Amino acid sequence: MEGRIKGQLLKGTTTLLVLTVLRDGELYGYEIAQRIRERSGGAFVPSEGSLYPALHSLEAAGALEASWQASDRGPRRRYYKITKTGLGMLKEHAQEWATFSLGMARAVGGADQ
Amino acid sequence: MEGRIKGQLLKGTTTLLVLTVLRDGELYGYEIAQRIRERSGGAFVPSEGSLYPALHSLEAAGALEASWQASDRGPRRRYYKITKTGLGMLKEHAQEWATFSLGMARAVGGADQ
DNA sequence: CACCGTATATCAGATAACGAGGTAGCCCGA
DNA sequence: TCGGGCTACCTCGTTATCTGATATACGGTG
Repeated sequence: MEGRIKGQLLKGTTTLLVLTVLRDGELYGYEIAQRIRERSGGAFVPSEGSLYPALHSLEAAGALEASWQASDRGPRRRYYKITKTGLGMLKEHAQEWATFSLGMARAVGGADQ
Repeated sequence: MEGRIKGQLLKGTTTLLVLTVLRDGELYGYEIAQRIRERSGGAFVPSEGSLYPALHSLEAAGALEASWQASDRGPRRRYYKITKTGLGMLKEHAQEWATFSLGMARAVGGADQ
């Protein structure tokens, strides 16, 4: 599918996307980016410059717990696991997204088709 | 009444919102903000600091044509009208929003499963 | 005259994405 | 054994644009 999204529209969604993919299990950074790309149908390809700072920020906020683990093929990986705090944050962000999405649907949706 | 959205999520949506409300007719700035607030169900209340620069930018890009008109009660108003270029831009932004929205729906699913 | 609602405009500050650059481990082929 | 490619992490400067504060000015009301 064509049309990769980047730029301003993505602002504020990285946190929600990261927490969402981590709800299903422990993942490392590189893998998180791949999951987001897959789950969005290729629409989102988080850049490293936005993903890693976001992970550090979420860890500092207590939303994620991280640990280094060796890989049998390649450099070591930093695995992230969502915490209770993170689950609460996920719920908040999901709710905020729902409100935002609904507002946009009302404002621009249907009207143009 | 849902919470008002502000902050990062709004980045990049002002252009689409402005062009959308102007498709239905000529409006002045203050009125554009009110329409967006109404149509979004109160979720979006564009601040002056984001709306006016956006209008100037759209006018400079040829998406809008503007003219000063006196008001019988209050200060003069600057009316904005969407151009052919603006209609094309609206179509592009609406398409981008659709892709973005679909990607989010796929990635985060039906809110919280 | 003071105040409020209307109406436009601009500014400093904050946020967070992007691309580019760097480090490093492992595998494969020349 | 050297180089290139993939994996995997990290950081930096640049860019876009939203927020809240501040400013100007008109008209009606108390």
